[in-house]
Amino acid sequence: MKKRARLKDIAELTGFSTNTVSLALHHSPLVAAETSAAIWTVARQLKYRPNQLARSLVNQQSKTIGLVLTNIQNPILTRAAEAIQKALLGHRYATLFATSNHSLEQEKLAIETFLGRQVDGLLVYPTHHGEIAHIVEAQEQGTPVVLLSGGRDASIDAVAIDSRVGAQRATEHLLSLGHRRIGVIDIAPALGNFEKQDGYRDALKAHGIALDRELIVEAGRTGLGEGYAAAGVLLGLGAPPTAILAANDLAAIGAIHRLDEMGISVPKDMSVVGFDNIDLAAHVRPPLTTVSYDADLLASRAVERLLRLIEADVAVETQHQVEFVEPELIVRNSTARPKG
Amino acid sequence: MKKRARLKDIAELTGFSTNTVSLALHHSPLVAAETSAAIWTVARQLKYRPNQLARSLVNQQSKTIGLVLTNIQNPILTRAAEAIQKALLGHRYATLFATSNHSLEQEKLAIETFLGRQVDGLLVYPTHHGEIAHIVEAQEQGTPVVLLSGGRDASIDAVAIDSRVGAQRATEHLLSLGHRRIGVIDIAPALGNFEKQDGYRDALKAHGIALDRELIVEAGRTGLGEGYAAAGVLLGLGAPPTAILAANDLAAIGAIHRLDEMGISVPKDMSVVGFDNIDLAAHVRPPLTTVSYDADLLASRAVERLLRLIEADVAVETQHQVEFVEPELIVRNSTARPKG
DNA sequence: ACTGCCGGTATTAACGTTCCTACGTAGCGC
DNA sequence: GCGCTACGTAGGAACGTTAATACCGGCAGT
Repeated sequence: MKKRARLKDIAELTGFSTNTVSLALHHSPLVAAETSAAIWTVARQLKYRPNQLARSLVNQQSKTIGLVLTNIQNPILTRAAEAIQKALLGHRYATLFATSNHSLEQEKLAIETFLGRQVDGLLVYPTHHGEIAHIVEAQEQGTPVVLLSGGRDASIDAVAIDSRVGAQRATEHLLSLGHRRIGVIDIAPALGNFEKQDGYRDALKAHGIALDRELIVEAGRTGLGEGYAAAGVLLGLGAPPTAILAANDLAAIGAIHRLDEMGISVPKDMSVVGFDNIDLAAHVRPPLTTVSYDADLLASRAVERLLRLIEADVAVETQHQVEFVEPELIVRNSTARPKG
Repeated sequence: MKKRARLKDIAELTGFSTNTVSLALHHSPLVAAETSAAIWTVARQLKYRPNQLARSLVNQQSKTIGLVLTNIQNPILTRAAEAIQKALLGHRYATLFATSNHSLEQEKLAIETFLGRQVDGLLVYPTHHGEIAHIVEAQEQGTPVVLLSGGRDASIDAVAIDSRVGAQRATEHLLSLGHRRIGVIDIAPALGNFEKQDGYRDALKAHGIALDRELIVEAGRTGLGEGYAAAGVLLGLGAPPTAILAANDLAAIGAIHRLDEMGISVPKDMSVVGFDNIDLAAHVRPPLTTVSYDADLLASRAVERLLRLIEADVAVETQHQVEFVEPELIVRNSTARPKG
């Protein structure tokens, strides 16, 4: 295997010391112009590319951050991932990437791997909003962390959308249309992610409607298949709902598919609200009423926050804050007044 | 900022040399059992985590590979990305990730960044199947590369699905239903990705049907919006097609949305075939006839191939091969005989 | 008693950088 | 002609790890 060019190679060819070569390649004003020119010429010939690892070792920073997501089937997460990676590359940071697949073990493994590679910071969409001890530990050991979701407790910085308010507004919308029995398709709060259900309860309470736990269907994740299955469950109830609030658009689309199969028309016979406003939401039939937010904004805020933490070098002592991105309800055609 | 524990710290605390510590932590049989035990105890107390960068520097391998995709809006790519990352982590490799966003510049930047970080290999879904000189160069400089797409020329190894055959089968299906004017929504072949159109032509030729260039609508990428727009174009033709072949499922869904708006029923008035068989394909209305292939298989094959190249350390001299994953047509309800 | 070996540990150099300090030469003023 | 400064370049250590080699004491064999 051909070896890559090193400073030393350039040094030997030009007759200068590696140190001078290093300075020249950094455009240091200390080296004479012609020296610099000669060095650059040779460097280009050899296709010299600095070894970032060696650099990291002495600089004590890898210019790399780690991104851990639960999965990237959900388009809104992929979109965030893409935006994050792009924003980081703009700041000359590389992105190490891993998916936890909703498994705490895999999440820990990924974080461990990243820390071993001396990432300068971590961006994590945690599997379980409650179990973040391992993340806190990484932070305490000196690696800044920003979570991409989370409640209002602040042992770690977070930039997230306000799911609670989003869910509350979506429920509000259904209530204002006249719905009184509203089904929910959500991730199991055993995973600690109860913001959306809290928003749902908030809205019900404001209207003096009692919570019927039967109307809440939970699964380990919320994808197309889960939405499809959950819709079946809700329809099988003695008193089925007249509207469904899904934790994300994919679950909503899955649910609509099932309703369609059962001959139930959306929105005539049943209203459905999604969450995330993925591109697809506008293109399915019927176009989905959903909770929208700016994923790119979320990504860039999270990146900025993380970079600030890295620069400040105060991962630990800082007062952690949770920053929310405002959700907005987009009303399309999957919701209407209840029949009768 | 707290400093992370190093071998030297453990050495000082235990009284042994750093070398002995290193050996002990590697479970070397050379060190006495009690020495090893003492070292391990202290290591755990200090939460010692080896610095993989330092290790990489001396071992001359980073145990990291770089993954470059065009974008991850297309679910099939995200799925591959996830599978790839998982497979790599299983082999104790970390994944550096970047999206080129269909821009050659960004692709180059990403690869440059990765090479600087001494990745042991690259997995690239190239922006442009024709312009891969920069990728070949990386390979020539000693970094193994496996492409995730590509034609039959083999200056670089590739594991890809046989798009040509896939498109040919899809077209075949439409022809056998009786369609004679089949529209195509594809990415602009200016980007060098003409496999699908070639498959389409193959099928037409086999049936002795002349190619009508008017029926081929091209765009810079193939997403929902592009499908939506392209359907409009096809319908505006003097002699519109009776069926549409879309380069991927998202484009197909976008197209169906447009057809729906125009009051054209799928599959009664118009058949539509997608490509990729994303999860969604089964959940939209009507369920999509599409070309399916095993993305996970593709991912694991690509990873295996790359790891083999890395181990063999023969990035350059090896005879490069393109390995195809077979596509399969899944017939659902978006295709039917033409009217009348 | 000397050699040889062996288990256990230490020493040293190396990986490719960067940073700090040192060195040499030339020009300048006195 | 002496020291001073300025400029350009070189040397060395350091980052945290691994690998090759060196060392050292004790025991067995002759």
